[in-house]
Amino acid sequence: MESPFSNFINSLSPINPTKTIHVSQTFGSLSFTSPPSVFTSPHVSFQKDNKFLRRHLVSDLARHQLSIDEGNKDSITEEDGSTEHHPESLPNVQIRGDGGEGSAKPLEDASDCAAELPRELKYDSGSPRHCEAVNSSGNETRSEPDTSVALIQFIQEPSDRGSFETESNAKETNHDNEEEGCDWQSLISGSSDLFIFDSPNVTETSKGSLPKSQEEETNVFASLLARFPSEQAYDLQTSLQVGSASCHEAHEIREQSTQPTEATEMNQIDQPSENLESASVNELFSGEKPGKQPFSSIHRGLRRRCLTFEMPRTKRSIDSVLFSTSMASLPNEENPPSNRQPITPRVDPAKRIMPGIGLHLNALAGVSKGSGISNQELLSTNTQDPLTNSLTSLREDVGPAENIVEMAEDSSQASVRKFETIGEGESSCKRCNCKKSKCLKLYCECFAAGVYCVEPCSCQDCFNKPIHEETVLATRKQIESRNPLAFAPKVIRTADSAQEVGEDTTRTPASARHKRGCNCKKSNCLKKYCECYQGGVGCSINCRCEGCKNAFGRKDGSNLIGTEAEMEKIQASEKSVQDKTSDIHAFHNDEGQHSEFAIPMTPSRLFRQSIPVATSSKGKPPRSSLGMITSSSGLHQVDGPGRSTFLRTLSRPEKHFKSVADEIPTVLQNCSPPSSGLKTLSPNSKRISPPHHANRQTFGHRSSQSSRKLILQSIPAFPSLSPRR
DNA sequence: GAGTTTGAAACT
DNA sequence: CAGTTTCAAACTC
Repeated sequence: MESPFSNFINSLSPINPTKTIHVSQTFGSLSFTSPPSVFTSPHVSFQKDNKFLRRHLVSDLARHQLSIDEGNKDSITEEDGSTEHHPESLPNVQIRGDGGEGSAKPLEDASDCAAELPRELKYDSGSPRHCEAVNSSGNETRSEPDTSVALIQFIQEPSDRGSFETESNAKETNHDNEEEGCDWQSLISGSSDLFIFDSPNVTETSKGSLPKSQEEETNVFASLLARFPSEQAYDLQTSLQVGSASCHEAHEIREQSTQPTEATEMNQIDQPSENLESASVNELFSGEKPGKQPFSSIHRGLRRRCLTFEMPRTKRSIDSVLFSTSMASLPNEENPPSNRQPITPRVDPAKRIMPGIGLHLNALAGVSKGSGISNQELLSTNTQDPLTNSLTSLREDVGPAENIVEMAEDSSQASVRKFETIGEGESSCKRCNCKKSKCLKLYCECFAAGVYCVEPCSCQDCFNKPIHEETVLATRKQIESRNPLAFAPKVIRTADSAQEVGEDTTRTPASARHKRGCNCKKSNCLKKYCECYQGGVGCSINCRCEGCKNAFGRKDGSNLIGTEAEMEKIQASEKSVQDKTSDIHAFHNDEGQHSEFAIPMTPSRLFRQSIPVATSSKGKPPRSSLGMITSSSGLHQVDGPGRSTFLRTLSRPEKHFKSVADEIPTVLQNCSPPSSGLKTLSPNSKRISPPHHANRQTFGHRSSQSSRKLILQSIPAFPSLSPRR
C-alpha cells in the first residue's frame, strides 16, 4: 500500500488513505478468508461474499438507486465523477487506453481501487475460468493475460468502444498496475480467485471509471450508463459513487461476513469467474455493452456459489438474469445463451473444479442456495431455454443484498434471482450433514441449492463435489427430468413484493410465497420444518398445511403480512412452541412497520429473504393468476391446499403445477394468454378462481401492482414457459 | 452431542 | 395419484 499510489492518494484527498486501508483489508480478507459460497445457494453465506459483498453491496445499492432513480443516471454519473473512488477503477483503464489522459487522476483516485483492479485483472486472467469464460464467450481464447485483456477491453469499451488498445497494451497496463501494486499482489497472491470475482466488478467499475478522465468522465459515464442497463449502470455508478465509502463498507462487510474458510476462495472465485465468463466475457467481447448487464448479473452470480458443472448454464443463467435484471431487453443476452452453449463452458472441468466450485449461481446460489443456480444451470443445460432462463434469472436474484432490490426484477422475470440472496441469509452458508444421500439428492441442501459441498459440510460419502462433477450433473439432470423445477427457488416473490420491499431488502414481501407450499401438520408452520416459514414467507393457497399459524402469513388469508406477521415471526423465532399464543399477539401487533423486515434478521430470516427473492424470480410471480394469487393471495386465502387440478403439468398436481406457474415469470404470465387459463386452472381450483382480484387484494402492497407492471414491462425477454413442458 | 420430531423427497 | 419409506434438517434435551 505504501506504493506511490498511496502517496498520491494521500496528497489528493484525506479520504483516500482510509480507502487504502479498507482495500488492504479487503484484500487481506480476500486473500485470507475465502467466503463460503455465497451465492444463491443456500450455502452461500453473506460472509462468503466478502469480496462479493463489496460488489454486491455496491451493486445492490446501485440497483436500489437505479430502481429509485432510474431516470437519474446522469446524476449518478455526476456523483461518480465527484467521487474519486470510481476513478480508481479507471486508473487501470486509463493507463491502458487513455494513454495520458486519465492516467494521472485515475491513478490517484485509483490508489485503492486501481490497485485492486489491476490485480484483479491479473489474477483474473490467471484464473482458469477466465480463460474458459473467454473461450466460452467465443471471444478469442486467451491465456490468462488474455482474460485480463478482455477485462480491460471492457473497460476500454466504455471509454473507447471502438478503440481498444491492443491486448498487449492492456496487458502492459495491467503489468504496470501489478508492478505498482506489488504489495497488493503479494497480499492477494493467494486469492487470485477472489480477485477474479472482483474483476468482474472491477471491470464494471473500471468501465465506469475509465471514462473518468475528469470532465470527460462524467459525460462518458452518462453515456455509458445510458448504454448499460440501469442495473449495471447502477452498479458502476454505485461503485464509483460509493467510491471509497463503498470500498470501506464493503471491506467492513467483508470483515464481518468474512468467513475464514467456508467458501474457499476457489469457490467464490469460480462462481464469479463463471459469471464473468459467461456474461461479462461473452457479452463484453461479443457485444459490447451487454456485458455490463452481465456484470450486474455477475455480481449476483458471484455471490452464489455455483457448482462448476453448472458453469455453462450459469452463463445462461446470467444471461437470463441479465435479461431479467436489465430493464432494457437484452436480445443479445438472450442470444448469447443460446449461442453460448451452456455445456461448453464446462469445458474444463478441471478448471472449474480446480479453482473451486463453479458457480452456477446463487444468484444464489442463488440462491442459495439459490437455489437456484444449480437449477438454472441444469435447466439451461437441459434445454428449456425459457424456463432455464427464468430459472437462471431467479437464481441470480438470489444474490444476497441484491435480492431485495432484485426482487422486483426477479419477480417480474419470475426467474431466478433472488434467492439466493437468501442464500446469503443462508449466509450461514449451508452445510449439509448427509449420510446416505451422498449429497446427490434434494435432501441435501447443498445439492438442492446447486452448490457443491464444502469443508464445513459434515456429509459422508459426498459426491457433490467438483471432482464428481459429472455425477452431480447427471444426477441433476435426472432430477430435473422428473421435476424441472426441482432446483428452482422454492420461494417466489412477486414483483409487487419486490417493489414493496423496495429499499428495504430485508423485508419479506407479503407477496412472497413458497412455490409448492408446505404440508405441515404438526408444526403449525411456525417452525423451520415448514418451508414457507423457513423461507420467511407466508403460507398460501398452495399450502396443505394444517393449523397454519405461519407468522409470515397464514394460508387462510389471515394475513399477518404486516407487522403482525412480523411479530409472529419474531415470536415464533424466539420460541416456536408458544407460537399459538404468540400468533395472536403478533396479530395484535399491527404496527405498520414490519419489524421483520426491518429487523436485522436472523440468519434464517436473511436467508428467507434472499431465498424468496430467488424463488420469486423463478416462478411464482409468473403464474399470472396462480402466481399472483399465490403470492398475494397466499395470504388470503383459499383453502388450502392448493392442489390444483392444474392441468398441465401436474402429474403431481400441485407441485408441477405450482412449479410451473411459479417458474413462469410474471411477465410471461401477463403476456401469455395461458395465464388466464392458469388462473382458472389453479391447482387448487378453489384458489385460483379469483386470481387477479385475489392477487391484488392479497398483495399487501398496492404499489406492488404498479411495480409489477413495471417489472413486467422490463422483463420482456423471458422465453415462453411452454417450452419445457 | 445424542436423540427425537418433522416434513420434504423419493419410492412403490 | 395416493400411500409409504427414506432422508436430513430442525428441534429438544
